[in-house]
Amino acid sequence: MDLQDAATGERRPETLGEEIFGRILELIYSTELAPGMVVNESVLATRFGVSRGPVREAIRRLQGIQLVSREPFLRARVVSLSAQAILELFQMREALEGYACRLAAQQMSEAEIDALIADLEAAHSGHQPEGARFDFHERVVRASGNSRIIDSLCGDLYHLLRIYRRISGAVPERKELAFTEHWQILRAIRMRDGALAESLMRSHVERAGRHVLAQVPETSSTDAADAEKRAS
Amino acid sequence: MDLQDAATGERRPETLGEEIFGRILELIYSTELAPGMVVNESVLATRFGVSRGPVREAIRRLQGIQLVSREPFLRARVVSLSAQAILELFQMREALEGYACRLAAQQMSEAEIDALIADLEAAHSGHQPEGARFDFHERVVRASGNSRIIDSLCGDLYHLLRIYRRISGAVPERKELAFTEHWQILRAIRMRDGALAESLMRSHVERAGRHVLAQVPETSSTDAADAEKRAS
DNA sequence: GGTTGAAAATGTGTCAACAGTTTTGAGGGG
DNA sequence: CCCCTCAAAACTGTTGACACATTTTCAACC
Repeated sequence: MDLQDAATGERRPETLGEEIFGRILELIYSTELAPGMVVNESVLATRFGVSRGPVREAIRRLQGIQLVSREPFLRARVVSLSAQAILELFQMREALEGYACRLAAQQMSEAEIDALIADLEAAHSGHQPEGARFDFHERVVRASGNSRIIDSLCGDLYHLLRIYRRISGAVPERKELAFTEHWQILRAIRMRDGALAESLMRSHVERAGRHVLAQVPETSSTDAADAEKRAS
Repeated sequence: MDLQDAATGERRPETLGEEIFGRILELIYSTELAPGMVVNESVLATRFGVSRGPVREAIRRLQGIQLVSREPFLRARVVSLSAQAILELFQMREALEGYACRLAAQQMSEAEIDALIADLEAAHSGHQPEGARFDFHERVVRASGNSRIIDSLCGDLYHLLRIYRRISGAVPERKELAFTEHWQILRAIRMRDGALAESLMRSHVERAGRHVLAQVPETSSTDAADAEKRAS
């Protein structure tokens, strides 16, 4: 039943609230808690064998990063993004990730750029170790050096994107196109052309957004009902 | 006092946690809880006449929007931004507010633009009603129509900026320069030149950031000691 | 038979007490 | 005089119980 212990992998006991936060996150990723479903404090508390306090804190944190929506006395629900919300999410990513790309073009060292190029080509050739998957976007964002932008993109927004990334997921021809675009961005970074790198990254993110939007037509209203039905 | 309370003026206390959140926010704004000071759950609980539960929730929310820093069993502290952190904060604002400005140039109606121009000039002439202060940046951001960017800029980041805005605050010649820049941005929006509007907004925010940075040389390390001393 | 109303059931908000951890400070040794 | 040790104090993390709000159920009534 408690098969998530391996996921944390940490020997050091943090607080229960933190652990429960991660556990609920796993439930959301695994769609056991699908968008639109209610998040019941008592049920989760008994399931995890803890009191309602830590569960409550975890839900508040999930609310903080906009993964669950909640109103004062109403039940909390996993967010179900409308098409408009997804569009806005990708717009924000465009703004932030584009700017991060510009910063990366200014601040990365030659060695870092070479290493990133090598990793990109290795991943494309299929030589990537399956354990640590290569994530081009995360690498670029972290290279920006702006920890606030890094936290925002790799933290809050990343969780939201991950829910809907599974939908687009493995589409072969899209993958090939993404590689080409990644390579163009890297070339701009190597040329230290921040404006071009930012522009290319924006176009790349916008294309990805349109791709996700095309595969998620109208799930916002139906999700709640479907989820509710499956729960019974 | 600014975002929600002033909107309706009379807001029934929804939950205690929400109210305590606002109360603590006021304490931080009034520098009674200055950057670097510890935020004690029990003390605040007895002060507000409630249990530790709501206070705890409020502090978690403050942690969520990065206004207090906290580690598992250590005491929570009001964040004390280093020069580097302030720089990163303004960079993120550059990215987001610039993009919002571009969106505004695409989406605002002619009437909205005219209204904003009128309000800007009225505020500059001193005809602004003191109750509802004119905030150019907030108006432009809200005109972008992207609720996620709006929430981020007018919510989380706004609270952080507000702590350090009081420092720069009322500098006459800066105010005149800001008006000129605001007016140039609006002209670009009216010409529907999104790229120019974004570029101008970025420069404007970057200038503001340098201005704040110049007035906050090295307070990050001293704040904690000063605050600690005043508390005794 | 459908609708309205109250009461039970479900679930969230709040509280006071207990457990575990970090910090403080006094006492003893080097 | 400084440093180390160790226990008490202070604080955070967690729990179970109680109070209040919302939703649902179900029976009386039109």
